[in-house]
Amino acid sequence: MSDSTENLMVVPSKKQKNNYQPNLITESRQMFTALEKNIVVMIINQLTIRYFEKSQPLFPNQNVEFLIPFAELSKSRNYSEIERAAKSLQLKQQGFAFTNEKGERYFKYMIPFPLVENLMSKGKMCLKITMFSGAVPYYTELGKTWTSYDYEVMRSLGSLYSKRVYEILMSHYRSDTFTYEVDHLRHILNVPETFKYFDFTRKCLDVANSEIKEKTGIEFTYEPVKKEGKRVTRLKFTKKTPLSQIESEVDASREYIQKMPIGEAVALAWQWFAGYTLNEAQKAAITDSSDKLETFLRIHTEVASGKRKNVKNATAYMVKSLGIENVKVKRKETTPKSTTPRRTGTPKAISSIIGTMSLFQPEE
DNA sequence: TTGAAGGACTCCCTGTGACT
DNA sequence: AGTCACAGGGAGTCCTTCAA
Repeated sequence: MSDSTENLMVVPSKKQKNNYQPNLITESRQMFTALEKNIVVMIINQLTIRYFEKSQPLFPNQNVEFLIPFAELSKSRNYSEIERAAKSLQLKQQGFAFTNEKGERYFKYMIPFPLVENLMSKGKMCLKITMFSGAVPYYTELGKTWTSYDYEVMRSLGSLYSKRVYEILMSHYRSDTFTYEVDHLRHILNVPETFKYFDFTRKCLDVANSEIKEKTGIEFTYEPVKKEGKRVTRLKFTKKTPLSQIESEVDASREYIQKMPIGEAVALAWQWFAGYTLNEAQKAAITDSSDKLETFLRIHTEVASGKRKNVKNATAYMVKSLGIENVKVKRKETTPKSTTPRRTGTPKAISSIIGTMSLFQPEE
């Protein structure tokens, strides 16, 4: 296999500042070590670059190969460590399981990286990782909700819990507060069963908070909001993001929105319409114009992130910004517009393929 | 009685640097 | 490029105390 092969990516041929991944991945249970996680982060970075360059779909029904120089993985050049991580990564299973509205349970289990080997390329020892074709869509089809995080920040975080909490924080960057069931959070962070609640907070959350604050300026607090007896079952997180971080996120978001396939953009707009009291004609005016659509998504993101302050009436502000104050529903319209997104030729969002999947369920 | 909170300890992973 | 020894720190465990 030569380096010019379409589905072989050499790391780091290029680097993308921000990684994008479906929230399904963020909310999944990940059982990686820190080194394995860094490998996966590099892979997602390469997929993000390809996503922007080629748009969807990426590599339909093809395995994808990644070539990563050992020097990119560890400064120590401790090759036995890399071999151990590679061997371990090859064994990692990912599973999806969900129950639909009818109560029918569906599952899919896979090994996303079935082949890991080393080889010499251009005088450098490299790790070659093959990504299973069936796993590719789960990493590349961003769907309606995605997580964007800084690639270098993620790589610089030492603690595995810091990496995972950083991902989760960034998946909620549009809101200052969010809640998690403690059991769910422990599950997706892969916290050992032996951890007491206090161990969980100090070894996972507190460690992550201090490291993330040091590396990014983002800090968070958490407080119990629900208890069963004395047992804390739900935590409310409050996030404090510095303005520079907001700017960075808004820039990243704008970049993504501009390159988003039209079908996904329309679907995302319809999802966000729920937060406004727009009439049907105004909604149609937005989704029928690529300029208005891009502007709507951009302004929504900037307001939600806090970049645009003092917005008292979100609907009025948006309507004025888009210049659609006088767009009204025609009285004699006999066939009301559907409240669902228009059909497009673009691939389905991942969430539409797999339903209301909530999280990775590892095989017990 | 149970679970949160706190401290202390061990184990081992990871990075560093010397060396071949 | 690759091996090895070492140090530091993170991860995990266990025990005690306190309070609901």
